Amino acid sequence: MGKGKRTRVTLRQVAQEAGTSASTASRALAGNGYVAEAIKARVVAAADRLGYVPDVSARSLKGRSSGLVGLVVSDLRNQFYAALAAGVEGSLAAAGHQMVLVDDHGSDAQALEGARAFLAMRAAGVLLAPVGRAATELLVEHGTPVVEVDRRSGARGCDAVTIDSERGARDAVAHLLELGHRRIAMVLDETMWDTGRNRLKGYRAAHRDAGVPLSRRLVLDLGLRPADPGADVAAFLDANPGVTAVFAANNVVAEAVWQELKRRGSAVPRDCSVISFDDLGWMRIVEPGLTAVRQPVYDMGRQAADLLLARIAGERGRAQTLTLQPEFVRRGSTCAPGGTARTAHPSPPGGGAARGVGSDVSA
Amino acid sequence: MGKGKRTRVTLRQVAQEAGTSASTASRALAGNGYVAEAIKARVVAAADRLGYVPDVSARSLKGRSSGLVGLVVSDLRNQFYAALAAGVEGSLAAAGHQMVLVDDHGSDAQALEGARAFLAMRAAGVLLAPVGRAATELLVEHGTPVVEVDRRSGARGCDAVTIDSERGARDAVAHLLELGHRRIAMVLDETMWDTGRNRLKGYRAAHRDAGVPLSRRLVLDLGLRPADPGADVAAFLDANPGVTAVFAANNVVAEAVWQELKRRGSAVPRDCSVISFDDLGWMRIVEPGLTAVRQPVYDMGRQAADLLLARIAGERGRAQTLTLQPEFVRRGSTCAPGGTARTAHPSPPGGGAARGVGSDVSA
DNA sequence: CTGTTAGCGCCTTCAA
DNA sequence: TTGAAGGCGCTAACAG
Repeated sequence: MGKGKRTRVTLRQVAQEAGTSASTASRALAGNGYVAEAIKARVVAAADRLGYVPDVSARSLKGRSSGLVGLVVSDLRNQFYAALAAGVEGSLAAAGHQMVLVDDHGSDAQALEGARAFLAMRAAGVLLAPVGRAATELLVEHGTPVVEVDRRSGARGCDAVTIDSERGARDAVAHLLELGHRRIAMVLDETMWDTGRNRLKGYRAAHRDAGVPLSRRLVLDLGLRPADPGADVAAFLDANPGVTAVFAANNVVAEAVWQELKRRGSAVPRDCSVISFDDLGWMRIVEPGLTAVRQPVYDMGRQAADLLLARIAGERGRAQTLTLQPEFVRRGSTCAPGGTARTAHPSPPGGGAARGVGSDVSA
Repeated sequence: MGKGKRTRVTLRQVAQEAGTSASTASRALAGNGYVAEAIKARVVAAADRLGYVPDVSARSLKGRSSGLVGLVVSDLRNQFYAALAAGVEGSLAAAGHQMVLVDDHGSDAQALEGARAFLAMRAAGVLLAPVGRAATELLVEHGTPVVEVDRRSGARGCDAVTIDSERGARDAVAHLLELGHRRIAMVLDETMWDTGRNRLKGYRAAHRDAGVPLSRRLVLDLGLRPADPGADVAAFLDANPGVTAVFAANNVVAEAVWQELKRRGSAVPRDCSVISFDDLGWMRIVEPGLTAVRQPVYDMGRQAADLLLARIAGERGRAQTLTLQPEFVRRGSTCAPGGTARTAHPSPPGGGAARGVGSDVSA
């Protein structure tokens, strides 16, 4: 530290400064092999004095990989993915790894580009919320450990951590059915990923369980990045005046639904009950609070990273899928149709009843 | 593509497959130097066939730096930082760079650790929301281009992109004063960074401008990561019953204030007006909508990244500070004290009056 | 315990 | 237009 340097300090220079050879200096700094205490101290002091920073490029050129771990998400501005990334980062940082973050904006091509970049940088491993199987397959083929998060692409040879979408959706819709709703709409923005598909499955399963007939008309798929989701929801509600409750498949959809209901002056839950899959901060803040299926997002990130770290550390064995259970949180946005026999408290401070907490492993 | 490979494909292997030398293959793939078209095609085909991926470690060992760019933020779960990161990523990805994201959790030590990691990976440049000057100084000293975002540490030798906190705060508080408020509280969670400090300055300046006396009692500093911000706000409000308006210094504080007001049954804005510095999605969703100082966060990330890219590309010249102007958005959470002469519409769909849009550069 | 030797994969002179 | 040679910074053998 002191004078600004133009040339990076190399190990050789440190060794010279300490009056020893490069290999000894290497051993002293890395802590491998035998080095006399005295020399070691001299080397460390010299490194310190010169502001030495080891070059990971050189290091990973020798060894196997850089310490970098890639993460691909579909929309960093979506709190869901931000929380996921935060969880991943926390776990990786604790293990001394760096996280390279790529936003694929839901595009298969961009995910693949990201994967290629990870390959090029010899990433130690990659976590991704898949948008297709190409990226995963490319990485696996090259021997890079991969853990899929949130969704599964169907590619083989990688671990995964997901949330039980079907169960979460089934519980939510069952709640509405129990309250007496018979015309329950489901709004989603994609069915090409297993998250959307499984939530739809859960919606259907709940109906079957209750012996309530299904109608295709009650399912609205906005598609990813709808131009004007509010308008689509509006048109849908106009076309289906009998709807007394809406199940929104994720936080983005939930926001669109909520805003449209507010815009048209519908009273929630009296005129229409609402449940969101995914529980964000604002859902606790609005009045009434939104009944929601909470996903342990941050934790999912952490656990996925841990799984990956284990693979990086050399753990063998079959690919595992960790399925996390969501938690049903009842707030004020759901009640019996027409507002009769309202059992929900307006907005309980603490949240609501927990259900299905925990997680289980399946091969 | 095809058979899973255990050993990474090297340039030499590609060359061999194409029946040429490594140097020629290098030129063919990199596009440097002269290569016969026929040979070039053969090499490209071979590379493709073998699934060749260049090794950036080797490449950056030769050259100067890896194509990696570091970003340090203080809390990825905070939507503000997530949006910032998204902006940065967008710009970097477009330029073919990868973003390495580090969350320092507001800790100087962790930021420094991140900086060291960036140095070790020979990052092409680094963007950071500084928590101290140590990280910036270390990087600058080693010749790594740095752009500070959102805040400035005071370290020299780096560019910066910030938002005019003082002006944003002054405008907001002036609005409250114009409405007739005289006991306006300001709640913040830090004054060690220039964001908090400057917002406080703006708060004071507005009072001075209006000739309204200031009282230290009206400023509540919760401190970063308060154990129970709600309780602190509650105690503060109890101790200052005369307060008719609250100016919250950022989205975290705004949420705490909002929740506490709701908890105690205060009617906003009749009993208490509220303004937030930083405009998040939920502030548009709640009833009434929150009057807010909107920051062009995503854009700040983009612009900061662009500035850094220019430096990486070799742009010389003095360090620049780009100051972005916030936009005052009036919604329903502000009115005259006591709810008299209420001029605000309950919750205008589009937002409110814009003010101070644009940006300017200063050396 | 320490120094010498030999590359990791790539790119960049330099000759041919 | 192409190939051979050398070296980026580091570390893992191998002597000494």
